[in-house]
Amino acid sequence: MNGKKVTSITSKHDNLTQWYTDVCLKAELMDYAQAKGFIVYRPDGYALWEEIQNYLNKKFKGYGVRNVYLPSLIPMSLLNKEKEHVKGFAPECAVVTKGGNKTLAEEMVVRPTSETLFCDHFKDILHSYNDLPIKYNQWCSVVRWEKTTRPFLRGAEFLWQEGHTLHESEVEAREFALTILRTYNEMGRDLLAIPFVCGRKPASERFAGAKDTYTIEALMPDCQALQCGTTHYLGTSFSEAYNIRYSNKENKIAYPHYTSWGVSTRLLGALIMVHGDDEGLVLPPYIAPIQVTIIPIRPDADKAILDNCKKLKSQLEEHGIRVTLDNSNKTPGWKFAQYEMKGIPLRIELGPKDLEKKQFMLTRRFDGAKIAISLDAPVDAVIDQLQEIHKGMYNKALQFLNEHIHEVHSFDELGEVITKSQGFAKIMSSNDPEEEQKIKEAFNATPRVIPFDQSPFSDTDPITGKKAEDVVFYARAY
RNA sequence: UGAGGCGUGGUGCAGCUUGGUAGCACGCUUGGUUCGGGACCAAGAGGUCAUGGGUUCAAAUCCCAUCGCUUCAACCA
Repeated sequence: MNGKKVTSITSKHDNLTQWYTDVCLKAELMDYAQAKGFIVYRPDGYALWEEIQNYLNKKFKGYGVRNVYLPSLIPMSLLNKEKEHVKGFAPECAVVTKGGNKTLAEEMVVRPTSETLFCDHFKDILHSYNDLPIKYNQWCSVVRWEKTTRPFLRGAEFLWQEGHTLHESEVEAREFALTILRTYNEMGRDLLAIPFVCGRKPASERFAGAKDTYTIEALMPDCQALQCGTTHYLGTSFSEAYNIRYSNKENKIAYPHYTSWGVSTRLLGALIMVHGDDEGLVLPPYIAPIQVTIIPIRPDADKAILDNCKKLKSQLEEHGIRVTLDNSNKTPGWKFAQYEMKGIPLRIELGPKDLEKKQFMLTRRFDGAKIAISLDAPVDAVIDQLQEIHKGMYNKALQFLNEHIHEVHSFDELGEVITKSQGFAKIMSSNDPEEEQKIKEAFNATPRVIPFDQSPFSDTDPITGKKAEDVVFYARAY
């Protein structure tokens, strides 16, 4: 330490917002672009998105979902057909009014979501019940003209996947929307090491035009909730509005049941927030594009040092572990700090002292633990450590979540949880719109989720005095 | 949309009050010495000071306008 740090970041505890921005920039995940609200996804950031894509593509294909790509522009008249939907999205649409230097006869909207385009296509390709179900997904970007933007968490343009499916029955459609939600939840558990609260959205928070919206909600370190993914059962209203019809088994005209679902690069925001620390990014092992970095110490002292590093690298690679070897002439200290900033889960050091003992040093980014490993059997040790770290990170996040869910029995108790940033306030609710409004005005909190795991603890809503319908989680949200 | 902060080599900043034609640190390049927690020496490259207009013999500096970025509050993945 001599005050010549290449980079330095704000403390996470002192100022979460500044810390977050610092990490995004300095871990080289993104950069700001010229246009307001737009960002450059840099290789280390995009690689995280690619890991998410790999994970989900595999799962989706297992469900018979096929990838497609539809245009990025939507004619205004097409968007306007489903009135609830357009009402929800119109305020944040970017609109193209000119083509070349000619004013367009009809304005085009840059897609904020693609239900309308899918509908327009579905009406052409669906004829018979034999064509169902139709399960499509597209990886693309969407544009929403946000006023206030933050890297990954809220941008004018973001990357996502949007799935669109048609089914014969409501039961099948809802089932499928829930299957996808479960898949998102498992991705949190197995890839991102982020625990989610799974459930339904209350009516006021549903997707524009949806009959039901299912959600995965995460809790950030400042105790604000972050909606990380949603799946929607849209009923037949889109089918009817866009005239998607087919002949059923009885040779009658029928409208298919529609689902749509998506996760976005916002997940990267969650990943950074949940796991990061004052040294920078901390990546869970299975999403980390680089899982292990090998740093030779004094490679000039003995040729065997570098040879062993190279051997180690290929041994690990043979077992599918993602490894880099940094033999640049930066000093070890610089490399340590750099790879900590970038969140790489494991660091291997190998120098003269290790060579003597036929070992190498393994350091865990997650908790700083340092272990000496024999050069005779490196692979199992590394695999074990990756697994250990993943478990450790998930459990830590889970513990944080569980410690920040508070059962409340009155308006004031709810307010206390919210205003003191204690997390989710769990209340027995009658789902009354006026009650929601009152809470929102008083505490700036909204009902985030009606969890699937209900376990009611009272029969009445303590605020309205009416019969309680659901356990509802309130929180402030991003 | 409301309130603040900021625009000067790649990055972070100083210079502006009191106008005289741009400087520091880090980074980058080359060579050498180094290497177990952000190394050092030497020599280099790199900026029409966000944009437009105005005042002036002279503007990074003063005046007007515009644009952008960013932070905090209200809405959406």
